[in-house]
Amino acid sequence: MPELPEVEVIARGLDATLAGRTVVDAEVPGLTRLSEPAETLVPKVVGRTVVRVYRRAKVLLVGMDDGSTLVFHLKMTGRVVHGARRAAGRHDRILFGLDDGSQLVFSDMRKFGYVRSFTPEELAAWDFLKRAGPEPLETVPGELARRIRGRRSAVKALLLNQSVVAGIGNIYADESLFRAGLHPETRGDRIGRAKAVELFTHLQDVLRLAISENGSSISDYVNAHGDAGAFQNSFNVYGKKGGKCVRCGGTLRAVKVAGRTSTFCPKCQRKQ
DNA sequence: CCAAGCACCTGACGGC
DNA sequence: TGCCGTCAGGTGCTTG
Repeated sequence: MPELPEVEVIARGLDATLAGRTVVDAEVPGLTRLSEPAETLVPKVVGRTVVRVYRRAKVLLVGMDDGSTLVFHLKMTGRVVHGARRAAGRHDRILFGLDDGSQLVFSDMRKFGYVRSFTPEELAAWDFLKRAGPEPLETVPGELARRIRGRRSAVKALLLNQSVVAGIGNIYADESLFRAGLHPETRGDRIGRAKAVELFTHLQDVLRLAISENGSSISDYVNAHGDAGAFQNSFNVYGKKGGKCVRCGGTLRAVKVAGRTSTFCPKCQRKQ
């Protein structure tokens, strides 16, 4: 579920509360298929102290005092929430007890997400991160624009392609295409340099705004403390098929691009 | 190399 | 009520 802003908000919240905390035990009702097996994961994590929590692409990373890193990918419905100790819920996959009596819980209704522990060497060799493109908030729009230049794929597919730019998913792709006035099926090689720079400038604006609003909550997302985000109230197009365009008053349409629903305004976002 | 389609899972919702 | 189809913040594998 979570895209860059949601994972960023979770990481910031956890960094503030988890730094210096030591993992004292783990309860494993049942991990997801893509997770590291509990037999190897739990011994690597119990006894370790958290140094910092951060994000790269859509991945949540917890750096430990022995140099290892606990990695979470939340996919569509994953959550990582810190709070008071409680009994395992229906979708909880692993619950870490901490030295101050609190608890860190990974839950995931659809079981697409995962948790793994890596040594520094394993993390450096991890294909997923090696393939990931640049961070959109740490790269100038001109450089991001260069990465779609001459590409024949639809711009929506390019935005969702994690090796082009990291961390963008369906919400923030649709919202930035609307702001830039670009049809989702416009090919990368049909977008002029100035328009491409404009697109990535809008993308940065949308991402920063979403982070400041605590992310977007459609159904599952909550931050590190279990609170919902508010940016869903600022959506212009995502999930609004059949609704009115805020700019021209026309009716929003949806098409499938790269297998994903893409909602747009046919008047304001013409195919180039 | 690229694009499309499906697979992985569970739950919510709309139509009949 | 219930059954069925469709859809969902993502990624990865197979196929053409």
